[in-house]
Amino acid sequence: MTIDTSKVSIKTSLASCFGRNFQELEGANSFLEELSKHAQEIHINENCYIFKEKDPSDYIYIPISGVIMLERSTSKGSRHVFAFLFTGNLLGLSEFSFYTFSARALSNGTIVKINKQLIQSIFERYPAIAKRFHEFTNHVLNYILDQLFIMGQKSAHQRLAHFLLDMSNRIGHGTNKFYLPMSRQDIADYLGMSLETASRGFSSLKKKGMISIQNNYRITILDEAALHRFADD
Amino acid sequence: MTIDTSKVSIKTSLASCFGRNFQELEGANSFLEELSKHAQEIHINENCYIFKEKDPSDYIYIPISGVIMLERSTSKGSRHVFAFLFTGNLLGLSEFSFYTFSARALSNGTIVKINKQLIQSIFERYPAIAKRFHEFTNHVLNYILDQLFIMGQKSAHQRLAHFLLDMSNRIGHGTNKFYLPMSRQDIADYLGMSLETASRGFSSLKKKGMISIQNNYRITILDEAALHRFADD
DNA sequence: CGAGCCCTTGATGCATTTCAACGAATGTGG
DNA sequence: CCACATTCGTTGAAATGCATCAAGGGCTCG
Repeated sequence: MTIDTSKVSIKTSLASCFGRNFQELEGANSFLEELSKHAQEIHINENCYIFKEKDPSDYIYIPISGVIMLERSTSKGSRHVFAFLFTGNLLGLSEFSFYTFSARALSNGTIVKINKQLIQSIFERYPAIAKRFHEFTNHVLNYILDQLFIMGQKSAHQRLAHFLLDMSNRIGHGTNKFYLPMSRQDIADYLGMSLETASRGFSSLKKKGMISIQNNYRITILDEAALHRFADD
Repeated sequence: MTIDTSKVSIKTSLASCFGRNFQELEGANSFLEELSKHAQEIHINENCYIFKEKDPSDYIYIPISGVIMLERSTSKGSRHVFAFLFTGNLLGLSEFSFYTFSARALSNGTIVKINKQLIQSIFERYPAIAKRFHEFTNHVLNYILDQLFIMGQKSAHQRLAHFLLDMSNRIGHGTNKFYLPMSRQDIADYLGMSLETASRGFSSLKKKGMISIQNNYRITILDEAALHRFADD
């Protein structure tokens, strides 16, 4: 039930949420201590929901390993994917009392589950940590603004190029070869296009020599500069 | 240079940023006092920029009257409009050191300009106010997520319907007749479509009997339920 | 009255969706 | 181990939504 905050994986995840020199913050140690007492480390299986839209939002989650997808369904059939989350992201920022989207695991993995009241009480006692948290929220906000910009201004294939560059940064940490943890349908629902258009996008970028596709999920960016130019037009 | 925090217009603007019972918060009075000493009330003219993309983000702005548009330009010609802001909104939340978009006045108006360091120091002394501020950020985040959803999932005319319902709430405060302060081009750039498509959208909604158009900027929603149904599909 | 601006409308072409068929990979049971 | 079903991705063809190009209408202001 409780977690081991001395684990490297957990420490690095927390550090990438709360910033590089997290350990030096006032209250960081008390925070870790309280986490080790009250937070839970839970394992999640592929395709299981961590929470669903309209569930009461009582917890905040920090992915330690595995990939998480945030989604919302429309009245009739279709689905929107808001984000893909990896280690170092954070989940459940909302201060509403209900989640406004669902969170589903794309792969088996581990997440740390923290009661919101615990977080709230930490924030009240250690403003430095609260500040970091809110800086994180701000980064999310800016990230979503960029996404909004891309959705409003770019063509389908350009959006796909942006997506691949983003994934290269976040999954491959800058390396050009990486494994996509999501299906074509997931990508399409994230970028607001049909599955077929997403697939054609992959083919088109491949034909242009910007990427190569080892198999459906394993991608290499061959010409990053050209991909950037194409994406930004 | 300084502002008069006893002015009703300023009080109501602050209240709608920081929440209903703002005055009862711990530190609210000190906050107001510091504002009256150090914040500035400035008048802005139609079409003037309050700040531009890449300007150092040293201030936070609270619109008292008038309408503000947030925009960003692409490398070549086109433009994205992120938001339209009214009284009770807040501008410059970013904790980056530079703005990532420009802010332009759509009409003559008044805004309160607050140094970020002042805000920061208030937050450090009065966590209750900081908390309110961050709740506000959270509302913005949720608002943008909804916008992202709409941009990704809805057709051009549906997006326009959403837009009109949103404006009805925010400008007309729920009344069905209101004055649009922005041009068709602004709307198009906000909703990610061409000026012509936006215009056709207006015509189409009018032909369907959902809205009526007194003149270019004065709109009446005739059948709100139908408009909702159409928007949400 | 005429100029200029913004909005509307029509015609055409392109981007994207939809429908449909096929191919590749994976797993299952005989 | 192979036939078969299933799932997921690709590709083609037709239909549709939207952008673009182009012309005209209405309003405001000099």
